[in-house]
Amino acid sequence: MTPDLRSELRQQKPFGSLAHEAFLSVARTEALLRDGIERLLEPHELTLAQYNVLRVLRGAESAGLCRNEIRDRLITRMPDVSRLLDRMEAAGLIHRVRSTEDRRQVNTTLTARGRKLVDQLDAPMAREHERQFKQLDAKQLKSLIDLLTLARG
Amino acid sequence: MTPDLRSELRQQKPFGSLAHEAFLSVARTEALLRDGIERLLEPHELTLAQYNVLRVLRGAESAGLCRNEIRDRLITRMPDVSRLLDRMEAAGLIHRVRSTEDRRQVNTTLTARGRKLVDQLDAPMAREHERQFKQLDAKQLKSLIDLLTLARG
DNA sequence: TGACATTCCGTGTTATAACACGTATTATCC
DNA sequence: GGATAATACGTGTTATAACACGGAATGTCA
Repeated sequence: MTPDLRSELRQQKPFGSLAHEAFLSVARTEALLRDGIERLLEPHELTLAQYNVLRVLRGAESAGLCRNEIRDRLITRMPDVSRLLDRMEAAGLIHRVRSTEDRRQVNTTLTARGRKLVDQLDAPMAREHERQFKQLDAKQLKSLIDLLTLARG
Repeated sequence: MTPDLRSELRQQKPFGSLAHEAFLSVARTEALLRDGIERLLEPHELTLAQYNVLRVLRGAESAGLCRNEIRDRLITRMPDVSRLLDRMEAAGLIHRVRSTEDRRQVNTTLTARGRKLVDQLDAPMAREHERQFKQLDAKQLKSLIDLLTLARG
């Protein structure tokens, strides 16, 4: 029997409702998973937000994306993408150039260094994810994904 | 058919593995749920971390808890609990007093105002949680909780 | 075409998170 | 009992998040 959330959080009273317990379970699980990923990124001096930007830009291939397109593809809300990109540009991971078609936009692409870094992280990331979910078989993983998708409605 | 994570994040390529998709699903769901809760807390000038401290302290009854006990009961890692408590003390939500048994410890309890605030939030929080998970029935909620518990190992 | 609204982006500022370190108190061990 | 280690907490500092605002470019509509 795996220890449940109440003992994890040293909580004495039962949860008010299943929905409440589900919320806390999602939040607690996310925190643990994120900690593992962040430890993996730390030696590369990457934050999770920066890593997500790298993956988003890799998905855009050489065409690149403007700031708001990047923002909309990020997993968590991020109201200050400009300065996030500032730091990544200073680190030589991305390259920004003002768009010629719409001069309001700024197109962002990966540098060779950025591309190499995100590629290099694929294998350890995959290993970490497998490790994190090793307790669940394929059927259970699919079920978990389906239930979360359903919750997001 | 609910839209899946790839379309949510406007991602074109399939996920590398089920474990990877599960991680992103948990992260994305947590972000959405958290946004809803934070919107609810905002009018009360409470951050989610502060609200969690209020609930932890309510769970401790009148005995109170020292800083590290609070930290260990929080859902997400929080390395700067001292100043989090500073702000809550300044807002009149908590009360701190140095322990007499172990003078290294500082015992923290809810003020009447803090207790009233957290009690007052129970009903809207419950409604929000029910709303967030309204797509799932009791069996599915239990299944989700079980799978997340299993993942946390 | 000109006024107005909208979109895209950056920035000033404040608040908070994160990390490392220091001090006071207690526990441990000889 | 005294030196040493361990624990609990706070703080100095830097980095990042969050919010609101403003300027530049584009779209809209009379």
